[in-house]
Amino acid sequence: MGRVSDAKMRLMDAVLELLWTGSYGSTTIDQICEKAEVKKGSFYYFFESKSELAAEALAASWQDRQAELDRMFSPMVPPLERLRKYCDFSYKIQQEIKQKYGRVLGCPQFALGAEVCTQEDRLQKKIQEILDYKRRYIESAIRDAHAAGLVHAPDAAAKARMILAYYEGVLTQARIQNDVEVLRDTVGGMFAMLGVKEETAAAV
Amino acid sequence: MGRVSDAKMRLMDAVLELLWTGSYGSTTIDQICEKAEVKKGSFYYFFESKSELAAEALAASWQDRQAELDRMFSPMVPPLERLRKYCDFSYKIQQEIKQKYGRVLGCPQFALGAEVCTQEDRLQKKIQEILDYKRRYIESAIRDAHAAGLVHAPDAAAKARMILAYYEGVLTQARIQNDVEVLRDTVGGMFAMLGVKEETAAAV
DNA sequence: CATTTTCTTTACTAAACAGACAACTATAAA
DNA sequence: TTTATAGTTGTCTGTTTAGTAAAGAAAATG
Repeated sequence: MGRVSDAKMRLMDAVLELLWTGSYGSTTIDQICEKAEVKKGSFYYFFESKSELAAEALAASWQDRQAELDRMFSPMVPPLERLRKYCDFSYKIQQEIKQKYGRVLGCPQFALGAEVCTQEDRLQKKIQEILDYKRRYIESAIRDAHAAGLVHAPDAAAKARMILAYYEGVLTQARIQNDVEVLRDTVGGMFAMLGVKEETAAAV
Repeated sequence: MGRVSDAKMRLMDAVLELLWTGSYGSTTIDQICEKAEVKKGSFYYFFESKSELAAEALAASWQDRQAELDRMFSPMVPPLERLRKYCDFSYKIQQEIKQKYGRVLGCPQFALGAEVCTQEDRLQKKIQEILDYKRRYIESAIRDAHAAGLVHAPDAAAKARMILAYYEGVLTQARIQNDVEVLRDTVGGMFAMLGVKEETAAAV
């Protein structure tokens, strides 16, 4: 009962866009409100701080993303093909982003995580959680690839951490250089790290 | 002639520490001045903005770092050992940093680059320049390793970009997770990417 | 239709902030 | 010892910022 509103959602959309196209420290509550067309009084009705809004918005956007990852990393998909799909997907997303904003923006969690990790503990926890979810998708693909004899990776967890670091590193490099082409052969680096033979790689 | 001063240097030291332990957006000119024990009037005597100070400070600190890299990447050092020395060096630095600040701080250029790339053009250019210098060290090591038959890497430039992305990714992950152990086997990932055989890797 | 609840709006405070300026001080060189 | 130069200081400006509070408007429910 009572009045209904989508202001909360508009605030979450606004903050995500501002964080991604700019940075956490440079986006103000006033800016967020202006972009969301919400008065500051309403902002404080829904959230108690910028960091709380950011954490909630990140969590919500991860929910959406997760559904897509579930499809890409389905056990029905051959394990190495999962990684390829993931890289193709990132490449496509970044191309669209560049079309839309005139800039490659990379991975919002990773960029934000590196920025706020020494300052915003609550937000930081949420980001670590999301990055850990990502790692698990990769880890299960590696484990399946190992079981199928496609790669030799007895320690799938360590390999997954390595590959995630590489993946995020490449995306961040693309952001810094504002160049999607950096992402062209991301999967090549992953396969090299896993010691996938060239013939196998080509077949995937 | 005239009065002498080390205020400029103090300001550069202060901003580097604040950027590294915090972020660009969250450090204010007042904070920098306070840490450097310099009045704001003097700040504006030496620099016209925070971004100019940051760019100069980054360039100066890179100069120091470069001498160490020249030693590590000397053509007198076997090419794969250069990479190993580089990883060992990073690990040691981050351990010291964690001792000193209670936190792993990763790579200042990369973190800063990801934060400001959509906003501070001048600063961004300087960061890209420094990251490109780093890439060249790695590239020449790879080229020499290829020439020596240690690895198969006809496109050394592309491989170097990959390895730099991985290296920076791992450092950033260490920052986000505040854990040096993430860096323990950085060189293992590099060698895997280069397809170095285990026997060779152990020998380096 | 009334009333309770949910949301919105406006106006406000106090602090932090960037940036400018004129007066002041130290010192290297003439 | 003078003087030009390089650097310092305190004070002031206006603006942007986070955050509050109280009154008002819409709508779901009885």
